[in-house]
Amino acid sequence: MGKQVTEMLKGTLEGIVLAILAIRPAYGYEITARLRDQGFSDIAEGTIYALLVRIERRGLVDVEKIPSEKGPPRKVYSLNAQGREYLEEFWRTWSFLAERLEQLREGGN
Amino acid sequence: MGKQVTEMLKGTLEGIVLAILAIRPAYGYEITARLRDQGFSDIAEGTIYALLVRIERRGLVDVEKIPSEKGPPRKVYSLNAQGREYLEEFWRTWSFLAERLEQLREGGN
DNA sequence: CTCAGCTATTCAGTGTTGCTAGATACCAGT
DNA sequence: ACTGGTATCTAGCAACACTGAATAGCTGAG
Repeated sequence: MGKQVTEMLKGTLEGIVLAILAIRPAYGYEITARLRDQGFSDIAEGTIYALLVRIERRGLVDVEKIPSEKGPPRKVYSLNAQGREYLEEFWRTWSFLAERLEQLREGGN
Repeated sequence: MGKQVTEMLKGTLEGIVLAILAIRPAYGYEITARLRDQGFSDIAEGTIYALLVRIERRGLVDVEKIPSEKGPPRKVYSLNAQGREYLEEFWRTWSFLAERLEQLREGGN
């Protein structure tokens, strides 16, 4: 997609990844692949890894290193209590924004 | 609001302002005030002015300088054809993102 | 055995964006 | 003169996603 998506992802991509981790633990490569499947066709791998480092540093996830049979060891991330809390706040923020935009969309046409 | 909103606004604030201008022409101070009324309680004025400069430079709006009775002259911005096109693309992008997030929200709980 | 190709992670450098914190300017009322 | 509301602009900052690469383990083709 275009530059528009890129800019819109700022701030939401983090929530998206947390939401994915809320379903079940996952590692970077897997998350990227799942995102691509879901239509985010050109999210850069580097972006995801950087994001994972960030949320780990903030204590939103727990990490476990697990050997892979197909390559180097995987770093499996799982959402912890703090992460779940943060995710809920993310949803509230998102709802707020989505409501405002829906209003604008209707009012503006 | 918090840092979360700030990051989420990146990329969407532009669309929001364009959507406001789609309803009717407006100037910076007015746009800021309207946003505050609509719940974006702490969007910085400087942000809006910078954004307006940007979308003008990209040719999405037309500008007209109109004297004010209450202060310095106003720069009234109105959406032109190119801006309307861009706004439509913004809505498409937004819809894409909103759908994905709605899916995640349901699936993830 | 070597090389391509998939898996898996990391990192330095870049551009865009919104915020901070001011400065500037016009006008009315005290 | 001074305060306060109106109105715009700017330089410097922080956060984020992207680019483009490097590194590393494993498998199968040649």
